[in-house]
Amino acid sequence: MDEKLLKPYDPKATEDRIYKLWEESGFFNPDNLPNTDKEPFTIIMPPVNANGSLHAGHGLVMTIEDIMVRYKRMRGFKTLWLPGLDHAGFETQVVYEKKLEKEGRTRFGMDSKELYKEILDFTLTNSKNIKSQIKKMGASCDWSREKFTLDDDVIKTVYDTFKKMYEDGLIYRGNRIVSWCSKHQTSFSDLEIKDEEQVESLYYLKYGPFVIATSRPETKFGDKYVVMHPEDKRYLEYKDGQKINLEWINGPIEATVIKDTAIDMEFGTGVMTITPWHDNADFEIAERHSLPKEQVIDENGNLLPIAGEFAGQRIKKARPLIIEKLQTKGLVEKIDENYKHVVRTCYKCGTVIEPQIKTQWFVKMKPLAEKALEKINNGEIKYIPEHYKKITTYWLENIMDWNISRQIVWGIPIPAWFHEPKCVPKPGREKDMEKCREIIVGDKEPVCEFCDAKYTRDPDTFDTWFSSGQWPYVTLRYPDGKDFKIYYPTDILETGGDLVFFWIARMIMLGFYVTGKAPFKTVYMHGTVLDAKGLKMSKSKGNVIDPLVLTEKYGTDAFRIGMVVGNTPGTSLALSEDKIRGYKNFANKIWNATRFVLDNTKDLNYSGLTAGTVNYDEEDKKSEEELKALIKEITKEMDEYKFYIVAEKLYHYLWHTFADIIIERSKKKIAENKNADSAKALLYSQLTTLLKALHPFIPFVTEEIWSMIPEVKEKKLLMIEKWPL
RNA sequence: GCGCGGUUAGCUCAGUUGGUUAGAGCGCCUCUCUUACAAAGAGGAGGCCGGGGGUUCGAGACCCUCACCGCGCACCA
Repeated sequence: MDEKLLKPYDPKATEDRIYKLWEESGFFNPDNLPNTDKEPFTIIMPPVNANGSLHAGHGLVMTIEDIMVRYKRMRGFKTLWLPGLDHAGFETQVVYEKKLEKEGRTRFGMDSKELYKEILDFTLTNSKNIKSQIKKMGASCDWSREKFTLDDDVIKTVYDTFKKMYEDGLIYRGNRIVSWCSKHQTSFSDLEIKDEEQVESLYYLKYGPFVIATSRPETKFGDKYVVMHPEDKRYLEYKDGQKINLEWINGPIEATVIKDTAIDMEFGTGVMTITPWHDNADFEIAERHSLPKEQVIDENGNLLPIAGEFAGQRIKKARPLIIEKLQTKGLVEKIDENYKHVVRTCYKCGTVIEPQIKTQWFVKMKPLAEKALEKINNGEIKYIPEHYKKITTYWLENIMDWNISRQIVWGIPIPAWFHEPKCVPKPGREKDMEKCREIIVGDKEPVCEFCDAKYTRDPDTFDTWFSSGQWPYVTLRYPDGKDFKIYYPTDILETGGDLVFFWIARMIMLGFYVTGKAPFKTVYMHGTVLDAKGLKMSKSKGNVIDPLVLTEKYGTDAFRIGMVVGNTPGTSLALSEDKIRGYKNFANKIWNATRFVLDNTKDLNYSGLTAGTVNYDEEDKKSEEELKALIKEITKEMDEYKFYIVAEKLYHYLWHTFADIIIERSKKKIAENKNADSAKALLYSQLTTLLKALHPFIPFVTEEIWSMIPEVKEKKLLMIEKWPL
């Protein structure tokens, strides 16, 4: 018997060695698996942000996906789990900006190429770290197919998609209102905005004969349109288009009455003025009535010259001063200081979002969403848990166009060129001038055939989700790659519920658009990992649990099974150290049980066992049947992704049936030499069966034990043993 | 405001299409170092299944309603 068995199980001395064994076997790569003519099973790993360390959520991802993959591999599928790392555009840039801040530097004013290179170095250094951490979790993914979101072939496919969408009219360059963060100096899509409830003041201001209510007096300098509902009886005497002269913040102005049904008659006084440059709703009204739009606040959040004496001031500081001035002019009717409303903020820094009109790239989402809706509704893509389907379809039904330009350097540059200034044709070419294209999509610098002007490249980068949204077919090398033909559509997309719109819905839309097929058949959502008290982990609260600390302390197997037991899909999980500790004992329990079994089965007749000619006594026979029934049951549950229940059942069977009953019973039989052969055969048979069934959950300790079991047949790695059905 | 979850043992959670005395892990209590394992064994306590109403022979599960917790969405200035 292996001497290691005489001491308690030592994960530290085992895990790295076992992982290396797996890696060197080549079986992470499906091309090397036996019976490769089998049906494929594919999971694309959500690319891990290369800007930090593995957190508890990653620990859950790696555990669940590895369980899925190991199970399918043992069931004989041609199993591919394709790992990836994410440059994570804005996220990483924010992390790097904080680093710069600490060093007393700032990205503004830095040469963009220089900054890009710095962040790239930072990311590549981190990548190595992250990869070793993924390995630490036991992830049996195919490193030979690893992808990084900035790989050349990734960028090429993303460019092809962008071009195709542009040519299909699904991408347009629009001068529209976008959500702007004045700290990060970039625009966002709607998803990067976090709504926050705040209590502020609602100011009732006298605007000629009207009283308007506003929470943002600092935007009101240029307001020359006063809007009310056409059916509001209080204001019937005012006609659409009517001019009114009135005294405003910085002097007399001429205002125009506009009637629009967007006005809520219940709110405030039922009258408002509009600031189309800095408010979504106002923008819409201005568009409907073809009204001019004027910028009041610059990109840094300072007031522009239109604000007169307040020009150059930050809006926050200017607000009370403006109110003071209005008060002295007698233009303040009243102030409601307890006005509770929702403020849109930057999800990263909490800065209040300042809508701005900017020329950006937008994706026309309606057609894409309609296709996705059809496919999701007809069941082509299944959601686990199912209620995420409702959440998704609701979002898709109300989808807005997607701003995909970001004013940051860390990302994939947008392949577009602008003819600026406008074309001045060479002599003799004037009549062709209208053929000159102001915007050219492509990676190569274009030349204008009518004039000598050079095109300038769009300085912006893509929203990182525009490229991640193409991940399944990009990683499998659409359109001509061998892998694409074999492994696409993939089987399962496993990720956290927070990515349901950001990533999943977009992958579905882009997947159907580009490949005509679903990118995956099933979406499996795990819940958020919370701390032991059920609170969200955050650095500021100081309750962040590092999965690597737990694996170090209790072993990866204990961590993995602790993450899975009782953790139903979609439900958040309170991660407690006690639970993990409990499963450390479990790993050791198997270890010790193995010692007993091997100690007592030295003289076992293996050939009888493999041939199935063992004569079990009545109770042992019953036990064999019981385990068979259990395996059948859990196999069904594995296929239904009920890992939380399978893990618990196996735990329970091993501890309270195999150890407590079968082992105890066998002691007597062996000691008294009564039905000893039956008992020995049963011990051996049950242990090996349980090792196989437990392997997807606790791969390290089971593989280690497997290597110690003498067997007549030539032995392979447990990871490619046949599932014991 | 609309939508989606949740509320079961001290804690974290299971409980499949409604069907006997409601389960697990951890924690707690008592005893035991019995030759696989004290990281253990044997035994035990602990639950009007959030409140109220209804459907049913029968409800933790189904329907209505209320309360509380969590999350998401929204252009009410």
